[in-house]
Amino acid sequence: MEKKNFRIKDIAHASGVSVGTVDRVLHNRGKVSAVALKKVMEVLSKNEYKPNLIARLLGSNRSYRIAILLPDPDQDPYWGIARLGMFQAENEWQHYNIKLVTFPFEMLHKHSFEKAAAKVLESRPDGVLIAPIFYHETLPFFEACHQKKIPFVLFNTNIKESKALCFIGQDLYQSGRVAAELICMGQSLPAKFGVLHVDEDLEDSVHFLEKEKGFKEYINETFESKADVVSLNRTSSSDFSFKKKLANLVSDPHLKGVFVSSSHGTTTAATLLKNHRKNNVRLVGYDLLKENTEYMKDGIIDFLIHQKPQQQAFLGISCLANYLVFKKEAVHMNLFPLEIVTRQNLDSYVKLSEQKENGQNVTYKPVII
Amino acid sequence: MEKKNFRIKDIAHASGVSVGTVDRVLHNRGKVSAVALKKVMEVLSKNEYKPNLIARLLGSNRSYRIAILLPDPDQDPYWGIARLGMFQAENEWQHYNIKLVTFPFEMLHKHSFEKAAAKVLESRPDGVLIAPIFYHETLPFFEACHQKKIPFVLFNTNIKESKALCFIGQDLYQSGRVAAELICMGQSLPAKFGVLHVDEDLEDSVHFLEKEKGFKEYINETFESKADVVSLNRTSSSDFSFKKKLANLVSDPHLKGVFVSSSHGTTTAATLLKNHRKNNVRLVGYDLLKENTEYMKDGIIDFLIHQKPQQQAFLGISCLANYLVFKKEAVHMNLFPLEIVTRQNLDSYVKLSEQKENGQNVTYKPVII
DNA sequence: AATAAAAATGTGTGCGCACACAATATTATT
DNA sequence: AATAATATTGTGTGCGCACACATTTTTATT
Repeated sequence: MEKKNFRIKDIAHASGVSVGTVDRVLHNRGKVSAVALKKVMEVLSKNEYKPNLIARLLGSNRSYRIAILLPDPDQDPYWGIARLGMFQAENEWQHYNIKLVTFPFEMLHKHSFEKAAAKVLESRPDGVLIAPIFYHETLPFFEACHQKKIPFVLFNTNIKESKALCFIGQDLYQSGRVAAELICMGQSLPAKFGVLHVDEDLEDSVHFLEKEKGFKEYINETFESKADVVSLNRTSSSDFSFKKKLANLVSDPHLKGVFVSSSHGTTTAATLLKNHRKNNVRLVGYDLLKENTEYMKDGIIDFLIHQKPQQQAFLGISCLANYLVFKKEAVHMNLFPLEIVTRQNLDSYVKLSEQKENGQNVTYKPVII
Repeated sequence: MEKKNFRIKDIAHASGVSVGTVDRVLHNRGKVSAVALKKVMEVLSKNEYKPNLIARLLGSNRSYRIAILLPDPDQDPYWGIARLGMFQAENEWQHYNIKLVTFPFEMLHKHSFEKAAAKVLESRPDGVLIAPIFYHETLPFFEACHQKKIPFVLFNTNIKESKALCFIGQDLYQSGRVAAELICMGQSLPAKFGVLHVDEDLEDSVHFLEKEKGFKEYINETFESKADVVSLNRTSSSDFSFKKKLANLVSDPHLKGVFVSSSHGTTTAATLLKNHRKNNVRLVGYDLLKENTEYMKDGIIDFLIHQKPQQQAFLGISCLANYLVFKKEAVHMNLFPLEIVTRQNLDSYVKLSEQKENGQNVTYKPVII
């Protein structure tokens, strides 16, 4: 009735050897005679042995340090939310002795990144969670990690040749296509659309250009290249050339929609459009920042694509922790769905995150995304 | 540096008593002198003690049976997917000795439900996951559970007065509003919309009427009650009256969209609309059943609201397991976000579920939803 | 004051596994 | 054949907690 688990002890008993020998066979450490090996293997082939992870864990009482190499959350709320997810994960994994150490760097300065990366290596962590937003500067870091056998998880930006433990993020090209789909829905020619990049280092981070590519391609497919797509790039908050171009774009009577490529940029764009009193222009942006949800309720923002930074970060830490604690390999590509938020389903998202903030639903066991 | 966890042993040492006494204080069992109590409490107030759940678990080696009281998955793929999520959860929790026992009942027969419910009680489970689709028939079952102190989790349909451990589902009214929002987007008067209920027991399950209510209210708000909304209800696959009404509806040139209230109904409706060669009518339905995703790629279905049955079921089991194993109270209301699936983000959802099916990403630790 | 009863406290064991180390069996060397 | 060297196998311990049980201290009773 109550089928007890098949333990090492049972294997030993069944094959007429000691638990020590079974242990050696299971982990192939130490020497085992051919005879003993055969006996044990026979028993193993007849009974499924699932090691009791709880017990295994109790014995080895080591702790793990995970280094967090992400942009400074004070400079961009997106990263602030991500950080939240990490600390939630840390809390979940507390019994497994997972500690996080953060190494923030400045989003627009490669130098700052390089310094932080050096510090990470110096700290000799057991694992790293990294947002490799600067391609060239990150490669040597990966090299060093491989040499030191430090597993790392990529976050947000994928670098395929990095041989990371896994990548966690979204399909950026497809993300642009979703944005375009939403912006095109029910629209007709003549039409003009804007793509806005706000304070991004487009030179070095391909991230945003991928989104733009998907966006443009979908629009060209839909309107057979007859729609006009203009891409604007603000370099700083005092970028005059941008302001001029934007005013120009906004004054165009055929302007049907604007797509912003980042979460904080969405807030900026919403403010600008509101000031221009253009609320017949459809605005598509990213993430449920507080400001964005308010602009959505206001009717300024029409669609938000939810990147789920919090959940992504949580999963990132979980992947590393699983690997370190349970030696469990992660799925190499962990693409989050491109979730569409509108005025009508916004609350169902916001309320959810409020529940989580209360920390009540923190479980000791995993949930699929 | 390596701050070790503060254990019972440490408390005992710090307060100059034995671990036995500390144990008695912590669990207030047995007698403890006022002096000893005070000493221990003092130490406890100065140091945070977090019991090591791993160790606690290892000792007590009991197992738990969770009864699953859901509609027969063979009759509706929705429940099949839900079942999948449960078994995934069972797998995740295997080391904690959580066993599932299923008690399927027929969706349209109260009697079948009552019989299954009786069997559940007879089996004396440690917890129950239940879809209370028949309101009146479920109440006595809840009563019995309370008497026998069996915790239960509600699934899909909420019955507030049941005092369940928690409810897992979606806001159905709002779900209807989301459907309406999607169906209205870019549409103009004159307009007619259809609501389809396929093979549902509308008398007894309020479930679907809630969705209809939200749908209608949003449309009336948007078109100032000038749009026509027709509700059709198929009672069986050979319902002639329905066929006639549907033909009538579909032939209306002002028909702009159709909303179907269930996942399998969405497939049915898509087939019917395809046969009527009406693919200029916007179709909004539920869930990523294989047929539905194919109809979406075909261009027949325009939007799917993802109810995430698999994830809901997974969470349901997890809530019960957490409660049983760790004595952890669940969030009482667990509303899933109303996720919108379109042609452009469909793949990001489907690929994800494929990843999960491979079972690779099964973690030992939880992820927020 | 001696003993019994009750109260309070301390000790020991097992949960399943990993790993160190002790013990035994086998083979090599002189 | 005796000893050393090596190969193989078995035993013991700790991880942190819960719980059973043994021991000691205090209080009640005669």
